[in-house]
Amino acid sequence: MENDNFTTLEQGAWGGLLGMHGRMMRLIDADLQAHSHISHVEFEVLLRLSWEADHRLRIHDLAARSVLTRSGISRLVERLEQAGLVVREKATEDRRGAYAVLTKAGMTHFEAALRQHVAFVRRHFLALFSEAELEQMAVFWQRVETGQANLESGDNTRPEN
Amino acid sequence: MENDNFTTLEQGAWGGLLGMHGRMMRLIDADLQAHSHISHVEFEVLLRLSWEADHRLRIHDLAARSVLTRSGISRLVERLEQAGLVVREKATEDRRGAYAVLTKAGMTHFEAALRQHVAFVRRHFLALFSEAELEQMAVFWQRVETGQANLESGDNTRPEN
DNA sequence: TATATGTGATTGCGCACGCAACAAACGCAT
DNA sequence: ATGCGTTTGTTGCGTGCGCAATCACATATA
Repeated sequence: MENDNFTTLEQGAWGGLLGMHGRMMRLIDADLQAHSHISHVEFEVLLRLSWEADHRLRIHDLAARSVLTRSGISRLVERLEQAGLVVREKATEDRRGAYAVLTKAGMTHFEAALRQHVAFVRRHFLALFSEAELEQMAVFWQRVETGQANLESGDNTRPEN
Repeated sequence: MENDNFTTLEQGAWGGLLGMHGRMMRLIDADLQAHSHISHVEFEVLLRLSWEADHRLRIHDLAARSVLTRSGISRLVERLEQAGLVVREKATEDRRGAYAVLTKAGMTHFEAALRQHVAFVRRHFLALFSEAELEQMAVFWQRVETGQANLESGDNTRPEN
């Protein structure tokens, strides 16, 4: 009755993914903490801010793109503010809102963190794959995001749940 | 100077992986909570126990295979014990140690959770890929685990950090 | 045997986070 | 303008977890 459990193949793909992700996260957190004294989520927030032309983003937008909720982002921004990496600014066009804005010091700190982080991820993950393989991976994740199965993959019970 | 940042390709592969993993985790946690009233880590611990012939495992071994530390596992097992799904038993061969042992009720509860969970992961992830693709994924994660790069993938700076 | 050093599990403390309640402000209808 | 539902950010409370100290026991060395 192996219909009730993962097959070996599924174990390799899904279980392997979970295990690999867990190990990578531990490594990355440790590296980020050691070199830049920030967590992975904090790094990601700085990354999103650096992507903006004016280096500013609403708390709500940060939450929408991150793994955290608004309350989490609110407190995270508070920490970054205490560290001097960002400042809060009230939005003038919508007086409920607040922006998180990268400071000069924050940008400098982030750029160093980014260099180290990119090198780290390349060394421990990206360097292990060819360009074609990376391309294929991107296609995989895209497929999960859209929920669209590949061509003819047999038993596609339609997602209803 | 895109040497300092991820390329579009790397973004697709690595960033896509992170995003996909985050979304899947949220979905799985919600599903597991709704149907079985347990978290994903708790489920994983029950899974490891169910794999053992005698349905028992040392706290230390559970911690080694899970994402949690010993203290985390210790408290998690305490919760599962309060829920009646496992019991603690002191090890006789090493009187420092303690086993977590699946109860009958725990096994029953877990089997139902497993069926639901497997179906859920199949529907939202595994069903989107062909067998060959799942096979390849497994190979990918294996590669990351061993740190061995693929054949000729160019700029392999050796992991020293 | 006596002592030192190491290991397994638990626990006090602190931290990051989600949930839900809240206040402020928005937008829309009347 | 007034009222009402909605949205934004913050905050009190509870929870799950890591770190490090601790206890009980094991193993090694003398």
